[in-house]
Amino acid sequence: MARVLLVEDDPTVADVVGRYLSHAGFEVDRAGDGHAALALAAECSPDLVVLDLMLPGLDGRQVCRRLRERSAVPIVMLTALGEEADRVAGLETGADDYITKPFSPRELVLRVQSVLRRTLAPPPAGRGVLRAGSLVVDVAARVATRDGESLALTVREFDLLAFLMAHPGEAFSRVTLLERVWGWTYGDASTVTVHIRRLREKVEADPTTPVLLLTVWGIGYRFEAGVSASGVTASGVSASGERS
Amino acid sequence: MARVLLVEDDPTVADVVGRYLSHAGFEVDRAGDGHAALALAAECSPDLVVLDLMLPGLDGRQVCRRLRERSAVPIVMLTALGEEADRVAGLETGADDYITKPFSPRELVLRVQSVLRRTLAPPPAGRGVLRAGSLVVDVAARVATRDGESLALTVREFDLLAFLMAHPGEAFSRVTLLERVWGWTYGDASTVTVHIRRLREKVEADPTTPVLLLTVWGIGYRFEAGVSASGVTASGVSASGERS
DNA sequence: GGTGTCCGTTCGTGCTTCGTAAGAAGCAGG
DNA sequence: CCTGCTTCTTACGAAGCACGAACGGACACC
Repeated sequence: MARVLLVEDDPTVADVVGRYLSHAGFEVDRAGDGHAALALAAECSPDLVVLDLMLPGLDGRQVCRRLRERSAVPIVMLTALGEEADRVAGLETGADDYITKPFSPRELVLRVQSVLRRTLAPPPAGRGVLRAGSLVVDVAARVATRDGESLALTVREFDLLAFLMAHPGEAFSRVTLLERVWGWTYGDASTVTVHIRRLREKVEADPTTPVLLLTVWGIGYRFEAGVSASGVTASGVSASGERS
Repeated sequence: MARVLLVEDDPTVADVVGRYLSHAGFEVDRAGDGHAALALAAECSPDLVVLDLMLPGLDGRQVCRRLRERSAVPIVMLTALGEEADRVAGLETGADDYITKPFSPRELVLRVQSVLRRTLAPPPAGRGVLRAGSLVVDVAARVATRDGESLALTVREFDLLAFLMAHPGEAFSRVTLLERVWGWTYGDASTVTVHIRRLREKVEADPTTPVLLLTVWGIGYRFEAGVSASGVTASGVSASGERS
C-alpha cells in the first residue's frame, strides 16, 4: 500500500502515530529532524509526508518548502496551535492539510487517507464541470442537469456519460469503454450497448434520434462535439441583457 | 504564460492565493469587488477567472453571468459552503469548475491548471486530423467531412481513405492495401477495387473523373497530395502530358 | 422478509456492410 | 486492328452489427 514519511522529533508521539499508520496499512518511514526528513524523502520517495511544524534544526516550514521544490508529494502538517495565522502559513508553504495538537491518532489517519484519496484518485480524469448545450455534468458532485432539472442517473450511467463528455467527439469502441469506464478487460461488450440505450432514454430529447450520444457504425459510440461544446454560444444566452 | 483574474474581497485569502498562482507561473490580476472585476476583465482579457461567489456590491453570480454574456472565458468559482443550492447556482450561471472553502491553495492551482488544459487545448488540436482541400478527416472521431458536410463512410471506407491520406502521393498496390488496411495476407485483391469505387462515389465531386483517389495503371492507387487548395477547379487540369 | 432499483445477460429483428463473381470498358504493345 | 491484361461497374448472398425488449440475480432500503 502507500508509503508515508513521518517527520516528528518527539519519540513518544512518533511511536504512537507510527503504530497507528502501520496498523492502517501504510508503510511508515520515520525521521527525527528536518535534514533526515529531506534525505529520507529523496531516498524512498514516499506517497505522503506527515510533517511536524516544530522541529529541531530545520524548521518544518522550511522542510515543506524544500520538499515542494522537487516534488508534489502531499503533505499533512502537524501544528502546535490552531491559529489561523499558523494555518495560513502552513498552507502557504505548500501543505495539503494540517492538524493541530493535541490530536487523536485516529483523526490523523483519517486525514492522511483523505488527502491521499484527494491527490491520488482524481488526477486521471474527470473534475470540474462538463457542458454541452443545456446539459451540465458536475463530475465532483456527481450531479447531471438538463435545462436546470436534475437527471436521475445511476452510477454506471453517470460514469459513462462523464467519460464520453470528457472526450467530446472522440469515438470509442465498446470494448474500450468497457475497459475505461467499467474497468474490465474481459466481459460482454453488449453491456455497453444497453447502458447507452438507457442513457439516451434519460439524456436525449428524442431517444430514437440521438443528437448527443451518437452511434459510430462498426466502431462504437461518440459524444457530439459539434456545437457549443464549451462556453456559451450566441443562441441561448441573451435573454436578460437585451439592450439594443 | 496564462493570465488569471482573481476576484476576491478578503485581502488575506487573495494574498495567499495570488502568490500561489504567481508561483505556478500565472500572471495574476486582482479585483476586490464585482465592478472592478468586470472592468479588469474587459481591459486585460484574462485566460481564466477565479471568482468568489460572495462579493460586496455585485454578487459573484451576477459577475459570472455578465462575463458570460460577452466571452467564453473559463471561470472557477469559490463557494463558501458545499451547499447544494450554491453549487447548482454556480453551475447554472456558467462556471467551469468550483471549489468550496476552506480549500488548499495547491488544490486551487491544480483546478485552475486542469480547467485551462481542458479549455485551451480542445480536442481537434493535436489529434490526427488529415486534410486535403475541403476534405477533412478526423481519425479519432472517425468523422470525414467535405465542405463542412459529413460523409457517411463505412468502417472499411474510412480506414482506406485515412490510410491513403496519411501517405499522400504514395502509390500502393492492391495487395499492399489489403495487407495494411484489411490486415490480410491472402484474399482477393478485387475487394480493394470495389471499395475504391464506393469511396470515390462518396468523396469525389465527379466520381467518373477522380482527382483525389487516383488510379496508377499497373500498380494500384494513390491519394492526390497535390495543390488545389482553394477552388482551383478542373477546367485545365490536363495532367502533365499535353502532347497530342 | 419484502420491495424496488440497478445491472449484466440473452434473444429476435431489421438493416447495413462486406466480399465475391462476372461482364463491360479501358489501356498498351505488336 | 487485334490481343492480353488491367480496371471499372453492377449485382447479390451472407455475415455482421445495432437495437429493443425482457429476464433473473444482486444489492440496499424499508
